[in-house]
Formats: sequence, C-alpha cells, structure tokens
Amino acid sequence: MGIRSSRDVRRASRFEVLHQIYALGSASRSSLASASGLSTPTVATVVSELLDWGVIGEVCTEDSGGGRPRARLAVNPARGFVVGVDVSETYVQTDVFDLALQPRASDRQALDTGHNHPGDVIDRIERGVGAVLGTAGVPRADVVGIGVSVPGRIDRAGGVSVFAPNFAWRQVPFIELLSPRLPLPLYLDNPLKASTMAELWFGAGRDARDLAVVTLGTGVGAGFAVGGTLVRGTGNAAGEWGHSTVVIDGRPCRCGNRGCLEAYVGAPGIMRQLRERVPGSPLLRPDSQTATITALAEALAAGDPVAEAVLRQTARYLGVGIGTLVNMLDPAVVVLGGWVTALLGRWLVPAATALAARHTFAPAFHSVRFETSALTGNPISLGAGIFALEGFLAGLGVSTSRDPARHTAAIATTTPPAV
Amino acid sequence: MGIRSSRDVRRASRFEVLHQIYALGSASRSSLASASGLSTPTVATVVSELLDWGVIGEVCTEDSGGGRPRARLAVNPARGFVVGVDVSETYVQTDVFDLALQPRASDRQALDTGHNHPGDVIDRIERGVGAVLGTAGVPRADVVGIGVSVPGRIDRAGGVSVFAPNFAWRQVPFIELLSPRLPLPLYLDNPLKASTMAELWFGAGRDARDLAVVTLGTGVGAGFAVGGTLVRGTGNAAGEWGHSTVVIDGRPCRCGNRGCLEAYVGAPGIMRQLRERVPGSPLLRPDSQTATITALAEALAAGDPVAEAVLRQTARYLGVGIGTLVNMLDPAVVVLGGWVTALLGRWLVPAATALAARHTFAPAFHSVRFETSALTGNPISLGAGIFALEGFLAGLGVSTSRDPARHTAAIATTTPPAV
DNA sequence: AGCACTTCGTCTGACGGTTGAACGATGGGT
DNA sequence: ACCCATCGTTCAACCGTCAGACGAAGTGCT
Repeated sequence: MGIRSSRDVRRASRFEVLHQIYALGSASRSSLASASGLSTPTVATVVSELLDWGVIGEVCTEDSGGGRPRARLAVNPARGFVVGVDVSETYVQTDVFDLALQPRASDRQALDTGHNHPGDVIDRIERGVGAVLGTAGVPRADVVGIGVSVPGRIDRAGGVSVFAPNFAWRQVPFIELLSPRLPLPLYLDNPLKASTMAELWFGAGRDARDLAVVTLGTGVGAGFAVGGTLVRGTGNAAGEWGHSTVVIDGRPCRCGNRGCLEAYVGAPGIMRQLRERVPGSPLLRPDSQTATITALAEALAAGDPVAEAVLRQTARYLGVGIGTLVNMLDPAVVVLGGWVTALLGRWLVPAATALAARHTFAPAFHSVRFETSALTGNPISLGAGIFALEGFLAGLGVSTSRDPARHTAAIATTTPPAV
Repeated sequence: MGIRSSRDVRRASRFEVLHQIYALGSASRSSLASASGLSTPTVATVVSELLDWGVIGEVCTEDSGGGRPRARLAVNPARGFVVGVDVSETYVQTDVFDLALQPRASDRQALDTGHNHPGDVIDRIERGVGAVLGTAGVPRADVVGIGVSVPGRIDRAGGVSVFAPNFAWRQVPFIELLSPRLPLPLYLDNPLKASTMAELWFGAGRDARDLAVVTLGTGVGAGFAVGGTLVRGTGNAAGEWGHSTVVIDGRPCRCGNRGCLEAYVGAPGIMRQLRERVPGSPLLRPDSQTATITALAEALAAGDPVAEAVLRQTARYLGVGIGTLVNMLDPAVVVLGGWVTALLGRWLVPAATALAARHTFAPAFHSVRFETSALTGNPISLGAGIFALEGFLAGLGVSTSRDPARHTAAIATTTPPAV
C-alpha cells in the first residue's frame, strides 16, 4: 500500500498542486483549489512551501472584477534546469529545459550502426550535455538532474539497460558508466515511458486519466497510464505493444520473433511493404528510413496510387494493434506520436482509427478518442527531462520526511554531491 | 486524486489490515503489523474498530514461546452474508457466502437460448437467491449485499447492462429491474472483473500486485490488476482481450468482427476446429459445448491424435493472445481459469505458455509466471460476492465520514431499507 | 471621502491519523 | 521469587485537511 501517514497526504497534495501549475501554465491560488479539489487553506499552505523552495513564484497580479486582485503563480524557470536525453538508433538528442520545462537549447549527434557500443553512446551524451549547457549558458551547478531514455528494457533502480535488441546490449550498467562523466542525479528509462510521461504532463493527460500513447518510428511501442499513473509492469517492461503478433508466422522481427506489429508498421516494415509492392520504386531510399517515409508522404500528397496502397496496408495492421489496445485497456484517449506519425499521420491516423473499429469490441470503441500528439519538440527528451524533474521535486520534500527513499517517484543513482 | 485527508489514510489502513486477514485466514495483531507495514498501535486501533463492528473476532490464543500469547483474529463469519450471482449464457448460479467468504449454499438454474430476456434472468436470480438462503438457513435480514455478474459491458453506477452481445441486450437497466424484487444493496459488474477480484483476494493476487486473469469458457476475456487495483478503463470496458484480432479477416465472431481470439479459443471455436478437421468426429456433441470439451479432454488423456492436433492449434492462438497480454502489461502472474481451462488446462496451459514465448518480447516473458487458477468453486460468483462485501465494508466506515458516497469502492443501488 | 460590495487569501481551532517509546499483560524458565 | 521474551496498549508528539471567521485589496456608488 502506498498511503501510510499524513505525510503521504501532503505529498499527494503537493504533487497535485504542482502538476496543475505545470498543466495550466500559471494559476491563482483559488483556481488551483478548484482544479485540484483541495480547500483554499490547503492550497495556500502547499503554495507557500513551494514559494519557500523557490520552485514557483508570483508572477503578477490581475484584476478579479471588483475584488482583491488574483496573484498568478507560475513555475520559477530560473530555479534550476533539467536535461533530457533521447538515445535513438540513429542519433542522440540532448535538450536542456528550465524548471518550467521550456526548452532552452538542443543538440543532436549522429549515431551510426557501427558506433552504438555503450561507450560511443556515453561519449555522445557527455558531448551533448556539454553543448546544450554551453549554448544555453547554464552552469553545471544549476542542473538539478539528467534523464536519459534508452530503448529496450530498463532496470531503473540499478540504472541498467537490461536488454536493448537494436543495440545488441544486454545488462549494460549504463548509469554506472555515465555517472563518473556526469556527476549529477541521473535517471534512466525507455522512450515509451518517457513519451507517455510527456503526454501525461503536457498533452492529452491534462484532462484524461486513462490513456495510451502509441509511438510509431523505427521501433513501435506504447505507454499506458491508468488513473493518471504510468503503468510500468513488474519488470518495467510494460508497453511492448509493438512486439505483439499481428500475423501468425509472419515477417521476422528484429526482436527474434515473427509477425510482430513493429515488423509491419515500423518504418522498416513500411519500407518493406513498398519494396514488396514495387521493388524498384523511386520512393525507396534504401539508405534512409526518414527519406523514404518523407518521399512516401509527398507521394501521398500527390495522390500516388502505390503510396496509397502502402498506406492502406499499414493502416490495416495498425488498426489491428490499436483495436487490441483499446479492447484491453479501454482508455479515454489514444495519442499517436513518433516521427512516422509526424510524417504520415495526416493520412495514417484517420485510416487506422477507422479500421480499428473492426477490431474493437463495440462499446469500448465508441468511448475512445484518438489524437495525434500535439506536443512540440521531441517528446522523448522532454519525458526524460520530466523524470529528472520528478526526482528533483521528490527530493525537495525529503528534509521533512523520515524515510524519503521509500517514497521518491524516480530513483536516482547519484554520485556524492561533493568531491 | 484519491488521497484527500487523513480519513483516506485510515481507510487505506483498514482495507489493508482486513485484506490481510482475508488473505491469511487468521492472524495476530503483530503479524498483521509486519504483513501490512503498519505500526502495532495503528493495527491495534484498526482492529479494535473492526472488533466493535463485529466484522472480525478473536478466535483463540496461542503460545508464543515464552511470552504473552498471541490472540488470533479472524473474520467473524456470522456477522452477515453476501450473495454472488453468476449469470452465464447457459445458467444462473447463485451462491451465498458467510462474511469470511466461505460458501454456504449454491444453486444453479438453467438458462436456455430461448429464455434470456432480462425478465427471465431476473426471475432465475430471484428464485436462486430464495433457494440458497433457504438451504443455508440464512434470514434475508442477515444478507448485507448481493453482487451480480452479467457478461458484456456494465455501467456500475447506473446498474445498467450497456451491451451484452450474447443476450442481445442493450441498455438494460438491470438493477432497476432487480431492485424491487430483492430490496437489498445490489452490485453489478461483469464476469471478467469478478473473477479477477476473486484471484486478487484469494488467488494469485495474495502475493502479486500486477496480474492478469484469463478466463476461457464459451466467451474469452481477461481482467487486469495494476498495483493491486482492478483496471476498469474509462467505461468499465477494460479486459475485452478475447475480442482482439489474432487472424486478420479470420473467422466471424459473435461480436460482429472477424478473427477475434475468442472465435478460436472459446469453446465454440475449439468445436469448430474439431469440426473442420474431422467433420464427423465422434468427439463432437453439437448440442453441448461442455460435453464436447469433456470428450476432447478424455481423448487427450487417451492420446488421440485428432484431439492433440486440435489442442495444438488452440494453444497456438492462445499463445499469441497471451504473448500480447504479457507484452503490453508485464504482469507478475498470468492466471488461467474458466471452465475450458478446468477441462483442458492440463494440456492447454503448458502448450500455450510455451508457445507464448514466441510471441513475447523476451525480457518481459522471462519474468512472468503462469498459473492455473487454484480457486475452488465458481470464481465469478465468488467475485460477485466480493463486490457486495466491499460495498458492505465501505459502508461501515460511513458514519464517521463526511461524504461516504465519494469513496465507496462499489457503488450500490439500494432501495430504502425499511418499507 | 465614505461606504457597500466583491473576490482573494490567511488564520485559527477542531478534527482525524500514524508512530516511537514507555508500559502493562502474560506466559516460560530457573 | 525472579528474570526474560513476546504481545498488546497507552500516551504524547507530530503531521495533515478543512470550515468558518477574518483580513486584504480592489470597484462602484453616493
């Protein structure tokens, strides 16, 4: 059980108030009270705590129509900075955000297939962090934490990449390797969890508590929230929706199995569909997934029948996968994101969701809403930054708590702060 | 947010302590403290509350090896009774349980396809309740609640069967119809939720917090628990795993779609596999699913090759479905139950779980455990009884709570207690 | 200016909870 | 008779939320 003493009540209230401030951008005390369901005295207490810590500030007062003016509260961006790192198969993207999670600087370093040993990745992260801090003019001491997203299964407590099939990593003690190079609080998780977190804080999660976040890119996966909480599963492996079977004895997937959804609707799967249909198609750029999918999008815009056939086929498989997801979890919203969605979503999302109706138990389907992710920027590095932010916020309450470690939302593997 | 005041803390503590008593059967105060993680004074307070209400009692004292003897606490069975009703497609089973959820009497009334209008079902429930109370000698005034499980999607708050494809029901105000006939607190939900609840209280849920409960019968479905809490979804429609697509453009399913898992591994689906393989098979009893599946089990025991082929095929599809489920939620345990599992589980469970490995992302698969349900009796009527029990327990705390309705675990639609 | 009114925010006391530490209860062993 | 182990209770310290009273800070009207 999670609730233990009145301290947990305060923790929940504090989180709720702060979450509302992030979701709303800025708010007065009384609007926070009504949004969070807490009483005004409670909100006032929590707010004064947060003000004391410098996490939020009163930015202005505004007219209230004949009464005492409202004081608008907002996150104090200068209080500190978080870094979010998205390690993908082809690049390492690093972003630095202020405490209000507004991006301050971004860096992207290429990662080719020949250079994806843990050491290569760590080099790029170190360089990326150096670059963004330099560009943004953020002193290292002001960084309150770094979140890193690495594909595959992650052991968060140990900071270990248990299994990353695309890098052929097994049991890589990632944080242990990174920690000496970046002596700051570090948080490790995977892109599915990160992008779900981003939607939960700034996207569809602002009004829905049960949601599914589908990511379509080179890899395919999903993240789930139930009751506003990220579903992790026993081994933090929940969300491997992309490796559910859509065709029995179908195409081989790089995970080692056959017929996985990812093998059909991931970028390489879409390329393969194109290749099988028109082997020498001019849309095909064998050396670049992005270029091919971009070409496909252009062809769709021009009404090319081959592109339309490929899209229909992709939508067909995606519809099956989405149907399964909706059947099982009955979310309020399904958010579609990822770079393939960004390029093809205009055609793919309506087609796939329409077809999903044929694969969903009717009553569940009618209550679900489909959305294309409205987040700007990279949701994965943002989500990774949110992990760091959560760790920082959890750490703030520590001083008053008897056993803080037991309650921290994110588990930090930190090096001692002083040398 | 769920946590609001210190009352919620007490509610959680009370629930935790009581849940432990149910799971352990009986326990001393100090063992409850260590099992629940609460301090001994807190446990003592909660226990004395429960003793005051008569919900539990001190059953005996036992030697503690040279110290003050332990007082063993157990649920007081005579405090009241709950009724659980399982409305299936072919019968209405009614059980009465004492407060310790031990069965006292059971009744089963046939329900044939010609008589499944709401009125027919309600007649049988009324008769069933009368029968079990009579057999067990339980006066109606001692019944603290009745839980009813009806297949399909349920609106719990309204007590409405929103959609039950097998009965062709739509928007049937079930509780409203039942309430005048059985003026007691009534709780409505579906069999997937009920059997998951039963596992959560008395089965695999006693040690695992994240679990999936698969039910194989005429219909096929699953229930999920995340962090010890039943996943309901936005419209209480989570768990329709049986209607996820395993074969694109496959067999028609009675839900109206094609290629649903249920169409392959539900009893009618298994029968169809047998029929397609050997049209005039002696194992086939066209008029009875149960008889056919029983015959299949006997043939498997005898090493019949046709039966083995049918089983392999069924296991194949089931493996796909289980793989999807494990991929998405990464549960600690997958429990398989339902009457088809009871008859064929000995062969089907090992075969399907072995095949599931081919449809699961490797790291998730290795941490999951598969179990055949170890519950005795009908888990659905038991689960329905648990809904009633939860409602009763939630109601006990009412007198001290400002706004009890907001917090009740199950939502009761009751008629006024007095005439 | 004075006053009524409106709205935002704070203060206070009542109430409900958990918990460590001291203590009482209850047995066995010597 | 005395010590010791173990179970359970009492008590005071501490930490929460919240309703209601009250203070603060404006507008609009006279």
